[in-house]
Amino acid sequence: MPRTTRRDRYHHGDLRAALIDTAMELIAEQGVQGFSLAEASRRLGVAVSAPYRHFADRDELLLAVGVRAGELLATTVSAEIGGDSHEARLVAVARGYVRFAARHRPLFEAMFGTLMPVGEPEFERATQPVKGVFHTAATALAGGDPVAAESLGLAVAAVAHGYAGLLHLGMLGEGDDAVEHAVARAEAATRALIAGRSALT
Amino acid sequence: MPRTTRRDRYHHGDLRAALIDTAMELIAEQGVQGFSLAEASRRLGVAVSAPYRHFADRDELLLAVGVRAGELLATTVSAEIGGDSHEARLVAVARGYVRFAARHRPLFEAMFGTLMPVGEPEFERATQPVKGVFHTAATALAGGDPVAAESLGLAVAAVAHGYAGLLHLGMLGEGDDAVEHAVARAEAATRALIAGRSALT
DNA sequence: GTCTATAGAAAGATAGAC
DNA sequence: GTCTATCTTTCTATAGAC
Repeated sequence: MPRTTRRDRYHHGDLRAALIDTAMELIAEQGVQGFSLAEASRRLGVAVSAPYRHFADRDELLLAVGVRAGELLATTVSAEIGGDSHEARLVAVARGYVRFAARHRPLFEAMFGTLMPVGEPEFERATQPVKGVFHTAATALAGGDPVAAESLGLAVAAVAHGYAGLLHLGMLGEGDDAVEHAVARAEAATRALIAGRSALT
Repeated sequence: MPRTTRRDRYHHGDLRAALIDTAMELIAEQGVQGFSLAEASRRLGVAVSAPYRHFADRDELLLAVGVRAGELLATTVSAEIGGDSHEARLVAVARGYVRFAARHRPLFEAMFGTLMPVGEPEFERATQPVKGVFHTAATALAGGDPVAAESLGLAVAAVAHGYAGLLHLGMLGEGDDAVEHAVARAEAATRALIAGRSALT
């Protein structure tokens, strides 16, 4: 049956999308270091030259992965937002961010590590959704003051990003306990920032 | 004159130390990616096999760099601590940390990036001095309460580390303005944490 | 759009001489 | 402790056929 969709190895279809998926798999399994165009091609059963029809070079594929990772991070965090107060929802964003960093550590590190083309404006496409989540939650809390909202959103993002980093550095211990600890610490620090937010502006 | 110390290319002496220095130079110039045992050997004018007499492998040299970087970070931040109140000194630690991250970006990224052997206990030797600086300043502020001191020190470290990360991601702009912005934001957030620190415990 | 084939480069690590 | 020499592996990227 020629028309059946065979996903044994993949063959003809949307190679571009398949490469992004495979790159994310490889990164999840072995970290960014363990990813290469050659390995991704091998896993998909295509020639190592095939990706060059869709991406100018390795970095361009990596950037595409970053964009997808940013969307995934933003939607994942958004989906976990809950609570009946503005404060509760901003806290939930911080919690969700740290949790995502823990659950998708290699992808998180790929996105915020040294390998993304930070200078290039294309990279903004990747980070914009994430910034939006913090900004939206902070704006709701800060009422009508856009300056206060900006400061608060950034501070909470820094705290969440910072605890994610400390967690990955093993400074909060290892294993599931460390994750819960990091999440709880990020929550507490977010509450402290909110309580002391008059010092932010 | 055979006994003159020639530093043209280096020859015989403390190769171990020279390798660490050269590795830090290479990292400063080209980032961690641009560092290799081969390149370091080349620059010192020794054979590529020479380093293996002093380090089991590449990672072991990188770890030694991490230890040195940790000491440098801790002493640099310590030297910048000033102010006549406990609060001012804790704030100065946060400022100094972000400033160091900006000034020694490649080294900072090498130390806290994906390449250090985080799992291994040896890595603690590298991070311990840095943790100590935050902990000492927080303890002075928290008075006799060790739990509060621990929480506060960690939160300020997370904020500083977080702003350093956001700065490197270009989320605070580019250039010297961005650095000053990051430092100022880290200071403000630290003050907010201190003001709202009752929420931390 | 994908394949074969290949050029070209670089690195990690080891064996054995001195 | 350092050197020469070499093995082995892996990757990026391109040229040209189908």
